[in-house]
Amino acid sequence: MSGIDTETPAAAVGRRERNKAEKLLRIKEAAYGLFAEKGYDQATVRDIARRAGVGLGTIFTYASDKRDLLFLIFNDRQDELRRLSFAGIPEDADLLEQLMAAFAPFYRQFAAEPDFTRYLLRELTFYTEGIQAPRFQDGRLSIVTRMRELVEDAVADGRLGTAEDPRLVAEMIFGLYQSELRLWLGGGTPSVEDGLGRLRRVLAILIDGLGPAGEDRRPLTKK
Amino acid sequence: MSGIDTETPAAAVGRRERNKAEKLLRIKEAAYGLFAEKGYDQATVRDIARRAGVGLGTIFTYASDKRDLLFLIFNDRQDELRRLSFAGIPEDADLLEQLMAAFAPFYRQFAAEPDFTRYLLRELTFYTEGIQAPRFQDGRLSIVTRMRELVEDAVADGRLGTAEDPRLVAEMIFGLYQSELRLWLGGGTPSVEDGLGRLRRVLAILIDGLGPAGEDRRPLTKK
DNA sequence: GCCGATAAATGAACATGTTCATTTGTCTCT
DNA sequence: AGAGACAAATGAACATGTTCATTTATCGGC
Repeated sequence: MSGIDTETPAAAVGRRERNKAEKLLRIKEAAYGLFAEKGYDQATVRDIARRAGVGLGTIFTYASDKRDLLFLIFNDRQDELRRLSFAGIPEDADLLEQLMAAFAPFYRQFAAEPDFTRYLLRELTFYTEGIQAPRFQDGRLSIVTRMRELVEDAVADGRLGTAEDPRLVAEMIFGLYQSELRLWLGGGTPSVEDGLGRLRRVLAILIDGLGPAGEDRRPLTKK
Repeated sequence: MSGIDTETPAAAVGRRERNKAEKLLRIKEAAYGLFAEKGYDQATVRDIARRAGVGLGTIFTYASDKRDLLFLIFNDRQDELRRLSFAGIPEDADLLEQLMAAFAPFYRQFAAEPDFTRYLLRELTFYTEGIQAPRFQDGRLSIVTRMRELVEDAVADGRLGTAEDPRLVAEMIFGLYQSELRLWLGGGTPSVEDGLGRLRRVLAILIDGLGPAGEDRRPLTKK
């Protein structure tokens, strides 16, 4: 064939790049489909390669291992999800309302595919290697950073009175969120309403504290 | 051989039971040794079987899968560790001091074998099947229950003024502990002092709360 | 002490993640 | 257009967790 291919914008980039992009897309779609249909453990890499129409070894030029396929898929929607989350945070509300607005989109997304999320959380613990690892670190980091900013802002304009390290507080918030997520997904079919209800109570307790008895709420603890 | 074996107390039980107990012990020792030497992923089940002096298939009559070996080992020391932890909780101290006393033995133990603990935490997430699973559920449950009792006692004798569900508070404490553990073990070589220091700050914040600005510490949140 | 029944042990066979030497395709320079 | 250089694709080969039909050991009853 000597046909000139200038009709698509994608033709601007070389054939090599385009092929790579197409293959990556096919692999991601095949992997997501099979993970959803059969579960992470049941879906074999050979299945995924066959459905994607590539050789077995090709998979491992796009993902460092099977686990990485999970992250490859998740990163795409996680970017979008983070954008949605951050965009939904109200400017002038209580910290609690801001946090709830930030976490709600995650709960909604996770409730739609609980199995997938369970695999993800399982494989995510102590994951530090692989092609996708840096983006993941970035993801977690950017959420914790956003939480820290919310705390800092709340302290700055007087809605919150803590003198604690905002970074530490942000990590507590994220830790409680993750812990709640695990409990929520640990049971049967998780309901968004129940999950967010519990998260709200937990975050409210964090903000209010447990406090000493009686009317005089002096800090119990020494600095 | 027609020798009569009545010298050991163990001879009271049948040969079958004794053989099983001995093999289980050998398997646990071999598995622990190899996990410690080569790491969980590197140690193969064949290695373990060889060192324990049993056939490959035999391993799987004592553990439902490789992961179960990890729990088999951990359960033994976890029982002892829980006893140590609970025994060390001072009767009449602040809740914070009680919690710190309860968690300290765990940190000390985990710092002694960080790799092993990392594997454990990694494999533990959403683990609901296998021979050892029920004991694990019991373990987590009994720790959370003890935390709940501590909270209830503190409220009952006026050291703490919260009206929140003690069970929920106990789960928050445990969640923060787990989150801290993950951060602590996530870095390089974890120091007990640093880990416990951060945990203390985190639990202090939980007890004090973040609170509104100024002197009047009224709850920000509605019930 | 012998015998059927039952539990335990075993390793060959299998399934599947991963590696890597080889092949195939694309690009660049002339 | 052709050649050489480089990147990408590939599947056979390997490593290792797991299953299971077969073999071996132990038990209770006679």
